[in-house]
Amino acid sequence: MIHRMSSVFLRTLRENPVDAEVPSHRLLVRAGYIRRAAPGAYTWLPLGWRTFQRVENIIRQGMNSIGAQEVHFPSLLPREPYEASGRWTDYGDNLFRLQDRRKVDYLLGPTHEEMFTLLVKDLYSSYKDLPLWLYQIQTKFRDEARPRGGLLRGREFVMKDSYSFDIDDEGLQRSYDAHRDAYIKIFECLGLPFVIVSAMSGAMGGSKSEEFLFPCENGEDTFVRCTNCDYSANTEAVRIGATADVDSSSVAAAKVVDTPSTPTIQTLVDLFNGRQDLKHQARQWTAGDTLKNVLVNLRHPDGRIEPLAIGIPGDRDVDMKRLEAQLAPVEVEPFDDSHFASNSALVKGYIGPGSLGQSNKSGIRFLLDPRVGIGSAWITGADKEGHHVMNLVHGRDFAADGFIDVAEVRDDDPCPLCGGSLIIKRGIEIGHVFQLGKKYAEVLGLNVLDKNGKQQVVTMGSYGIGVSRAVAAIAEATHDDLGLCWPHAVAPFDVHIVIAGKGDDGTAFAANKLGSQLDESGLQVLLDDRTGVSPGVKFKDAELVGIPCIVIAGRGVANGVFEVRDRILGTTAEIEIANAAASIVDAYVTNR
RNA sequence: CGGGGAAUAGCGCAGCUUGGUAGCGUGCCACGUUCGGGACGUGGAGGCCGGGAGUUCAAAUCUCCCUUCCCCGACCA
Repeated sequence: MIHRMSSVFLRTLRENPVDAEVPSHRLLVRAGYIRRAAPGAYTWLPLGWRTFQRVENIIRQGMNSIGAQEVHFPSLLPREPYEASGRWTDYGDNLFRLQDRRKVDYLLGPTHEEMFTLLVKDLYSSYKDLPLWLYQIQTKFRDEARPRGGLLRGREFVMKDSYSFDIDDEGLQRSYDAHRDAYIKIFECLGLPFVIVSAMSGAMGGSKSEEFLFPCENGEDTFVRCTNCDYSANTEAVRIGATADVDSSSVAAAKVVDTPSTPTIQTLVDLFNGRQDLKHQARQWTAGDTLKNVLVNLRHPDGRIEPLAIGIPGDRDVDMKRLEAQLAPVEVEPFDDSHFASNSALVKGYIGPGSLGQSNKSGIRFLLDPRVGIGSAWITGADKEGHHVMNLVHGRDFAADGFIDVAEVRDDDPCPLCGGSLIIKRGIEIGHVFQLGKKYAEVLGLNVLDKNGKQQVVTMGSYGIGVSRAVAAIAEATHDDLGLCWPHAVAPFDVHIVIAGKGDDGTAFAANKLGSQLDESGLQVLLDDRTGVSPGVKFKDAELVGIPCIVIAGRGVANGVFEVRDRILGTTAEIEIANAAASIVDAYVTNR
């Protein structure tokens, strides 16, 4: 069926909606694809829904092609499974909770690991049934603190989530690899550029995890890439590794120095460089010679608050994202003046390893950045107002309770694999593959009998693609100054025919005839048959809407030709009306 | 959660300082002229001025509370 602009439920906006910041959001609203319904929740209009469905079907076919089976859970879920896994509390405020008329607790599913685990437990009990791959394409709910970028981060969104069930680690690895390969094909088919980066397992528990990121300045994730080898990782997951021990036998004895009015690292470094007796033998002191001790409070899921001290070189800051990612589901809170007041061992501004550590007087757990290796010497706080200590050697003069790798990652930092330099980029997470392991199977009791008749805990993987987010990401990846610019595979229509003449001059007849021919050939046709609308408006709308092939039935019709524009390449060609349908269909076959 | 800005017609905005009949552009409807790059004229329809409380004879306008949106930070499978 030919869709006619005169009756398609569509209104394009001439101006940008004021609340839309990122291009995909702006253009999807302006071109009449989506409409905001509630904070972080969007209505799909006909053009948007067609695009969504094409994206959804590419993902569905990608999953079906590896033998995954589609199921469908409700969004409204009972509390108990999430209570059992701990996520009723671990998910915190991000979980939409509700009660029925009898005050029984429910939630709107943010993700479905528990439900899939229980479903498999319900039906299967033998290793012979494994491996099993199930997936669904489902609406998810997360009460995000700050929805952003339209479809990019909503509170209601659609995700394809798959789960694999295996009897052992080798099986899990095969399932993981199969999904990873399927994702590569899916994103290639969607026309979405991506990088695969190592990721944190986060609150999900489990071990190996990789993210598919679409590189994009508007992205919320930061990742690193090595300029030398193929290492890439989410900054949260970067591990710099242990620093080799250093010989400290030539370092002079630790010495306390009177350092008045040095509240910042920079003032401290300046003081050391300015004082003849403190000068470095070979060079100037830098912030990297100081050891900064940062205090935070950790809030455990049970509500318990634990202070934590982190020692890092003074030229770095603690990256809160990296810290949270490593400690999840523990949350990090600021350590403020009232907390200083309640621990008399801490001298604000002059905290040193002398007071920190579980065996020291503050009793606060003290973890070091791996750069603070055994044998390294530092300028750091002397736990005394107005005093610092120099030549304080790790292992000789102080000890810590362990290491934690949460310092900010910077451009040109060394690659953990090859030592080359890292560059930092931003991206949008469009997919995630994840070896969950036995966490959910254990707590929910998903066991099967192995070939020896013994109960074995099933090992699981989970794999997600944000479907609605992928639509936005494709828009983000492909748009230009004029509007959206869909790849052929996901465009809401294949061909957009514009009647650019008066209509009674033969243009309408020719356009309709072409539309019918293309429609009969199986192409999806949008025909701009609006009367009383000037050609300029139709051209602008066609560019905004972004269908890849635009055919103009205008002044050329009198000479027996249409004008064909390639929205993606920006090229224009004339084709004879007599064989227009055939050549457009041909072009589509080669494009697909 | 902190700091800043904002909410008036589908969309983009003015009006608020100094309280008194709700305005502009665009979009929409009708008629006419136009018809290859967001044409023009004439006439129309469309708003509980985000919600609630207060001050006042009178509130879009002043005060307080709430909600929502945007920016920065915090947070975020």
